[in-house]
Amino acid sequence: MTTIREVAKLAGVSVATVSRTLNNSGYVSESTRKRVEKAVKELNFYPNEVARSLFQKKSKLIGLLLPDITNPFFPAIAKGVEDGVNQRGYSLLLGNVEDDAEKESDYLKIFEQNNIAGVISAVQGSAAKLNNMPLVLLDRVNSHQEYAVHSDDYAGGKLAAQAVVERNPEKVVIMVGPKSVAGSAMRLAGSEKVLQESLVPYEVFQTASFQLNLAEETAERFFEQHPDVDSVIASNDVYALAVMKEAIKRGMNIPEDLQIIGYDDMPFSRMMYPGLSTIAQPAYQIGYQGAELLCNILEKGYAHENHIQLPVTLKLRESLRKKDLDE
Amino acid sequence: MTTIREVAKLAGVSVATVSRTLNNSGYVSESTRKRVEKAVKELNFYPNEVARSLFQKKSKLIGLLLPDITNPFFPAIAKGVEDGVNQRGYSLLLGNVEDDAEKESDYLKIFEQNNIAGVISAVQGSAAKLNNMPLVLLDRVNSHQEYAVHSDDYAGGKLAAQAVVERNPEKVVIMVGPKSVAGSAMRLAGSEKVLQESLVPYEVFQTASFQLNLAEETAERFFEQHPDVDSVIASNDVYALAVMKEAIKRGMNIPEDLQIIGYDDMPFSRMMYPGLSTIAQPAYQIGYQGAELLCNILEKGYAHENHIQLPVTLKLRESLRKKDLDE
DNA sequence: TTGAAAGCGATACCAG
DNA sequence: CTGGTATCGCTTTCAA
Repeated sequence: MTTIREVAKLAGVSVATVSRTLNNSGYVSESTRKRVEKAVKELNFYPNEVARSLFQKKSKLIGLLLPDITNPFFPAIAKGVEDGVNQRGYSLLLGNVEDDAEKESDYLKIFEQNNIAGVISAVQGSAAKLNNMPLVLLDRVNSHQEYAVHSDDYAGGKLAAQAVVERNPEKVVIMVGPKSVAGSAMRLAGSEKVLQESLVPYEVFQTASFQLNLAEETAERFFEQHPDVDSVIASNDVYALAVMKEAIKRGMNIPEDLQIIGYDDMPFSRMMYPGLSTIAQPAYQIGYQGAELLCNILEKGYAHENHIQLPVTLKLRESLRKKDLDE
Repeated sequence: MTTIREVAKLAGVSVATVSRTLNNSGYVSESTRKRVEKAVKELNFYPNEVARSLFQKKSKLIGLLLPDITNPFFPAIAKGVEDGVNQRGYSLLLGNVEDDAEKESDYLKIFEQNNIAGVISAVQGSAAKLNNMPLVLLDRVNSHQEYAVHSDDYAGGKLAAQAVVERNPEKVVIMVGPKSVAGSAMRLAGSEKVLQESLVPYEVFQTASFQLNLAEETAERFFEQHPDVDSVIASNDVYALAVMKEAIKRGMNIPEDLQIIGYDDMPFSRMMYPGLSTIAQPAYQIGYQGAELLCNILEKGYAHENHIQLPVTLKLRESLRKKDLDE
């Protein structure tokens, strides 16, 4: 590893001067700047970020907390975050915490130990625990005190229910995500409002988690408890898929016997058959804008808008029946 | 942030002693060790990894290079890697490089600047560029000089072709992944061997990339070039899915008109309908064992086996027809 | 068994 | 404009 010292020696200047040219800070005469740059190139020098970070008490690393990297919604977010932070010269420390509070605080500690510049988190409740590291929440929002990028869950819940209501539902069941997830409650509220106003009866099925590996057994339980369901509003696309698969296994036709709408629009939802109707969240955008928000906070110390809300959209595919009018 | 100095002061010892107790290095009397530990607890102290890393010229971070985080196969690997390195006290710096050589070397540079302990890479050719950072390759292997964990691509290719051959293929097309990916060639070789020995005619369709976002247009091109195909051996599950979807769009029945087998067995392949037959690679295991291999190298400086090969298995689902015998 | 002190590689203050 | 130097927090000789 070549250090600033060797550059200084080669250029015939002090390390202070090299540092100044590197960072465009303070005065450097044109001629010495040239000499330094030449030496830098010649030695193929680039500064050690660890040393920088030690002095500055702040690294160019950002911690990314994800609840479940195997749910394709989160890699989509992660990609947005990555592109966003890269653009501003940061890199990501990955923390996949799996709804495990202990793992989460372990990571938060590791982040601190590494002089992380800030945290972007898509997991619930990663709020108080961090000792004043700047934080941006994605998708899952707690209070209005914090910086967050999220989509309009209430509108999403309404949209989903609306789509079902327009399609001759007999027996509707809403699958609700874990209570601990703020967005779930908002979606449920939105859906319930529409169903109640339309006088469509419905039931609620609570899922314990959003974890991918629980989706299949949850789908089984779902049909045991609601054997006569004909329309489901699922908590996310993964669970919608599991329900669809289980329904087909039970000999039901989709969408004739069972229609279903998901949430998220993960990349695969449009690639399956029947195509999964869903409420699309702009996952990449959520990630990207979250990254920008955090970087602005890091650079300017604040941001004007602390809540960025992104729109959701209805994606109609084959898993919903035709509208009444169309029949 | 509380430092080792404050701990030393509170315990009434020198920082050297604190450091020694923290690391179990050198002599520390039982009584002072107690005092130090008490102080550590009282101040809730944990060492700054950046300072450590600066001195040791080696951090507790491992760089993870992935070709496409939106392909569910890689998050599955990533999860294995994460669990593996966490177990040994390391964390991950994420680099999603998207088949982009420049992005890859950017990340390699960032890794160096951060005194990374080692690199785990699932992208092709991340070999020479790194200045003697320990490297473990996943899934995609170059030469036999390097440390790598991968599955048996040749056997996988054979298995896939075998499954098709036994099921009355009329016109077989093999989709081959990018030439730059070593595994692709092995799989192709395996498949060709079986097809040739069975005297089943076939054609080869070359895909330019494994990227998720190109899957759909590739599927369209595929059918334009091979309108009469009835059996496809796809390069991976994502592309198999895209082909399935496109086939259904074109009014073909699966598996009657078109049967298909994928590769990878990503978590979703079993969740769709029809279920995708595929060659399963143990993604999580590949990641986990790769992590262990790297950690062993880091701690002991070497490892006995530099190539770990994991078995692949055939997963039969609805996307393949019944065997001839069964009909 | 313990402590003083010299770094690790970079930054930034203060003189000159 | 430039250079000397203290400093960031921790580890590790080397003496005591």
